Amino acid sequence: MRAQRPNSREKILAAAADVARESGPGSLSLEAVASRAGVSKGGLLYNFPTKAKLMQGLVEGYLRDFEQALETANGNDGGANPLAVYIKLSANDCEEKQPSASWIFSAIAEDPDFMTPIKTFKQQLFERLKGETNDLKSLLVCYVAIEGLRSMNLFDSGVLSKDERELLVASLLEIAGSPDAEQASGMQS
Amino acid sequence: MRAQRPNSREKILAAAADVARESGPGSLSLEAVASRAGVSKGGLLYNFPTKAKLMQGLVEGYLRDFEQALETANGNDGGANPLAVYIKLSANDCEEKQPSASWIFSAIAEDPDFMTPIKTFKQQLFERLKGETNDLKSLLVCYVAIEGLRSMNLFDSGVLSKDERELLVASLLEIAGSPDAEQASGMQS
DNA sequence: TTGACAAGACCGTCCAGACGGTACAGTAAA
DNA sequence: TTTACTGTACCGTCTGGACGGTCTTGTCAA
Repeated sequence: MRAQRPNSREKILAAAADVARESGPGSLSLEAVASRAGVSKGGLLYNFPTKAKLMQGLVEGYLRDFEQALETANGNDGGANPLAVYIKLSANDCEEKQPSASWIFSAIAEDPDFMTPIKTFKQQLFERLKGETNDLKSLLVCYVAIEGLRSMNLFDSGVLSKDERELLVASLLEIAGSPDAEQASGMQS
Repeated sequence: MRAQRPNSREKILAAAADVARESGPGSLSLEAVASRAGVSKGGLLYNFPTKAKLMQGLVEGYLRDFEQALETANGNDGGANPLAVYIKLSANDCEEKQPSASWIFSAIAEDPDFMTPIKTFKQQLFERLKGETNDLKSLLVCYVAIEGLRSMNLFDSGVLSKDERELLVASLLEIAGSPDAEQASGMQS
């Protein structure tokens, strides 16, 4: 890969996310993104030759960031319960006021296939958690609950108060950590 | 032949849902819906004067059906645990192969405000469940988990196998069904 | 019973505008 | 000179929506 100015790419990606969040997922036009990023339409098309590539960039950046955050969180927590780490990380993500990934709706509207990388990522994550958690029931409940929390954040549904969210996370951590002794290295698949 | 006066509306609504599911949420055009419903574009515009009205019809129908299903389910179950009833009902919904409400993405793309009726509905539902459930922790976990299940169904993510789904639902019912057990320790076997 | 007529339900066509994308000439820095 | 853009002009396609016309049904006077 050539050494390019990463500045524009990132700015464009951020601008796209902003536009999607503020103007609605259906109003994500190239012109809007370009103007928001402080870049001409030609410049945008220079970085992302097509709208699909823009979306792909959004997805890849999201996945990259997520994976990285998860890795460092796991590293910081030593060999502790990976499910608990995932719960905490996700809860933190959902604590943000702005739905961080509402551009996803734009991507889906553009082409549902943009979801496949995210789907496989989640699948792998779930499989990994299955290998690292000894109680399937707890894992299922926690994983799906986190998925629910993420979805509620994405849809910006304000059903849960802050207290309730905290109580929920505490309960989930309890569920994740309660079965017998938490052992980090159980069976691997 | 009788003029299928109210019939057309339903047919159009169903066609819209089908088109959204099959052609992708971004390809929900009036022409596609009309042809799918076996109706001309003019006929469609007669029933729904604008695309926004179509979406509104979709939302209202969805909410109406949901409410009705919940009511009858609650009626059939006597005065039993409403949370358990909600869990069962939602699990059944998610058992369907086709994401029943993928038109939601179309609606969001069109205008995010279409979500507000759904949001307030969910809010009311949650408040009602809060009033009818004595253990807030169990309610939180179950409600969010169901939300997660719904979201996974909506995004058509095939992470959970059928067995896992069933195990999950059983676990949730277990959590929901301990009416007097305070301090959510109901997860252990 | 019949014929006229109004209203409702639906069809087919047309159009302005927006959008994604292309082409290309210019430019400033490294 | 090359790289990395900017800016403008433009094209083809698609879409929502308007509009006028058509067919069907119900009503009612004669």
